[in-house]
Amino acid sequence: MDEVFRAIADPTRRAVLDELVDRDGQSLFEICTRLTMKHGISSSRQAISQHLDVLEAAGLVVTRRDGRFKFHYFNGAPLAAIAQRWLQAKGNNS
Amino acid sequence: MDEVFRAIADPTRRAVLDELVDRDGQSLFEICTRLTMKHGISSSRQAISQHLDVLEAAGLVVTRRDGRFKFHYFNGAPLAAIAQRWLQAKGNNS
DNA sequence: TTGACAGGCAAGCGTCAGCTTGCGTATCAT
DNA sequence: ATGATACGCAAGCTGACGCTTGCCTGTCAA
Repeated sequence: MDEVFRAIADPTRRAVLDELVDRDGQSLFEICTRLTMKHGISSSRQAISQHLDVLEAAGLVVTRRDGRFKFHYFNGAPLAAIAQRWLQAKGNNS
Repeated sequence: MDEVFRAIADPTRRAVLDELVDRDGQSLFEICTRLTMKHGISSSRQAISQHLDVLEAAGLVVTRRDGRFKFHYFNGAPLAAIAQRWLQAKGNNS
């Protein structure tokens, strides 16, 4: 759970999650391309790869290998309990 | 919004939020005392003060001065939109 | 088989976050 | 007034993070 908070702390990793939500099952190069196009992020391939490792370690991204390609899938399950941690006990804060 | 993610990335700041949810309106020394007691965190007063500054800059903590004391109040409003960013509608990026 | 493609591993570097330390300021009790 | 209390400000240090660089492995097409 600690890794989830650290994973979403980085704006580049949040953009990766945005991209996977918009189009699930992308490969590393696809993510790199679309990050530069749509989000204006000009990081190297290795940088994005390391970000994906962090996201995968946090359980926010699940991967599947197929030949040379490694497809990345979004998993929002760890995010469900984040906001609920402080918002559930005290009722609904607007 | 970027500061909110960074604020909750630190485990000590998350413990501060837990403490304020459990008992709202504490002063700095109260927070320091209860952090060491209940959460086993042995940070100095200045360290906690700097954490509170980060939380206040993120809008997660609202303060009120009364004489020598500065009372800290929890505000969960910025947290509401965090998990919803990836779990709800697609295309709502900030 | 050869070369291009997709991705991984590991060392090194610059920067920033978190913490400490020391001193300063404002408020309150005695 | 004087000391104690509650907190703020700012410089310095250290470790971690994000990124680059270089080289390597594995896969597929021609």
